[in-house]
Amino acid sequence: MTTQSDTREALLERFRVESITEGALRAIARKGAAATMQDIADESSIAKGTLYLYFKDRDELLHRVSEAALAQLLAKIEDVFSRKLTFEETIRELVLTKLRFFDERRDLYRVHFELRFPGGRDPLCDSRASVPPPERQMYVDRLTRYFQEVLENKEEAPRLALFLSETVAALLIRRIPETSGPKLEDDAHFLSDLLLNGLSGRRKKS
Amino acid sequence: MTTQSDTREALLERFRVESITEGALRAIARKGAAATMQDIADESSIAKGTLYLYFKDRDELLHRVSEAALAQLLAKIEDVFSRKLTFEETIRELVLTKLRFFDERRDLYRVHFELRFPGGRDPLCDSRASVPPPERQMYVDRLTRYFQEVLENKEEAPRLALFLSETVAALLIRRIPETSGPKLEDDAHFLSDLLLNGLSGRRKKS
DNA sequence: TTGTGATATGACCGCCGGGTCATTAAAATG
DNA sequence: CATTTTAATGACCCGGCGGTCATATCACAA
Repeated sequence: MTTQSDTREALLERFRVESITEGALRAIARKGAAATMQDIADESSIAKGTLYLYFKDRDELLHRVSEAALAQLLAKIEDVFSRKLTFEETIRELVLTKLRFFDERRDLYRVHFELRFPGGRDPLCDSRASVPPPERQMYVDRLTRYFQEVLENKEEAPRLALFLSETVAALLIRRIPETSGPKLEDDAHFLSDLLLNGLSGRRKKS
Repeated sequence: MTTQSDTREALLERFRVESITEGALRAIARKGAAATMQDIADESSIAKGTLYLYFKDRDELLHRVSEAALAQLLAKIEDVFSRKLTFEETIRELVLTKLRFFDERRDLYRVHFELRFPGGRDPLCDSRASVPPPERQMYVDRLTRYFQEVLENKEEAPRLALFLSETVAALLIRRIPETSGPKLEDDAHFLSDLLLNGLSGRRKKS
C-alpha cells in the first residue's frame, strides 16, 4: 500500500460514497423518510449489501445525505452574506435564495424537511431531546450568527433565526406540493414584507 | 333491539372510544408517532384486538386522536374570536393562547406536531399531496376565515394564516423540549411584537 | 492465463408491528 | 341456573425492513 494507491482508493471510495448519496437523495425525494435501504440501493444501481461497505448503518447514510443537501444551501446563503447588503436587503435575499433553491431542487427540500427530526421513530424522546436537531441546525446557527452581528439585542438572535427559518419553511410547505400558486418572487416579496414590517399595516382600512 | 338499547350501546361505545382515544394520546405523548398499536392498547388497559372493534385501523385511530386534540385548541381559539378584540389584541391573544395551551398540555402538542403529516411513511407522495394536511388544517382554516373578515386584501388571508400558525409552532419547537427558557409570556410578547411590527425595528442603531 | 486479494452481491436472518380470528369471558335472556 | 348472544382476548400470521455473510465477480499481478 503506497501513499499513491491510498489516494487512488480514497478517491474511488469518495466517488462511490457520493454516488450512493445521490441515489439516496433520489430515493428520499420519491418516498420521503420511508425510503428503504433497498430503495436507496436500487436508486443507486447497487446491491443492498454494498451500502454497508460505505456506511455503518441507515442512520449514518441519512445523516450524510442531509449534510450534503444542506451544504449546497449553506453555500448560497454564505454568498448572500458576503455581498454585504443592508439589513433589509439581506433579509429579502435570504428569503428569496432559500425559496428559489428549494423550488428548483424539490428533491433536496424533501430531504431537508423530512429529515428535520432525524431519528423519526426514535423512542429516545423526552429527556434526550436537548440535542434536538441534526446538522440542519447549522443553517439556523448561521442565521443566528448574522443576527448577533447586526442586531441591537443579541439575546434575541437565536429566536429570530429560528423565526426566519421556520417562516420560510412554512411558505415552502405550501409551495412544494402545489402545482400552481403565486409566482415565486411574489411569495418571496410577500413574506419579506411581512417579516420586515409586520402584520399591522395589513389591517383593513375600515 | 329497541331504540333505547341502541342509545345505551351507543353511549357505551362512545365511552369506549373515548377511553381508547385517551390511551392513544398518552401513548403518543410518550413515544411519538412511533407509538405501536400494542403501546396504545397497553396504555388503554385493553387487548390489542379490542382496538379493532372500535377502529378500522391504525390510521383511523390516529386520525381520531388528532381530531380530539385539535378540538380542544379550536375551542379556546374560538373563544378569543368571540371576545371581539382589536386586531392587534386578537393576534396577541391568539399567540398567547396557543402557547399556553401546549405549554400546559405537552402531550397534545406531541400529537399535534408529530401527526402534522398524517401518513408519515406514506408512499403516496408526489401527486396526491394536494390533499396535504389532516384535520389540523381546520386550525389554519379558522385563522384564514378571521383574516378574510378583517383584512384589506382577502387574497393574502391563507398565507397569513399559515404564517401565523407556523410561526407559533416554531416557537413551540424550541420551548417544548427545553426545560428552561424564557418565560412563556415573554416568548409570546416577543413573537407578537415581531409579527405585528416586523424585524425592521430591531436593527442595530449603529 | 492463472492466482490472489479486494470488492460486490443478494439470499438469508431475526425482529417487529399491523391486523386476524378461534377461543374465552361476560352479559343478556328466559 | 341454563342458554344464547355479544364483547374481549392474545396467540398467531404475514409482510417488510435493517443488517449479515458465504459466495461470486472483478482487477490486477505474476
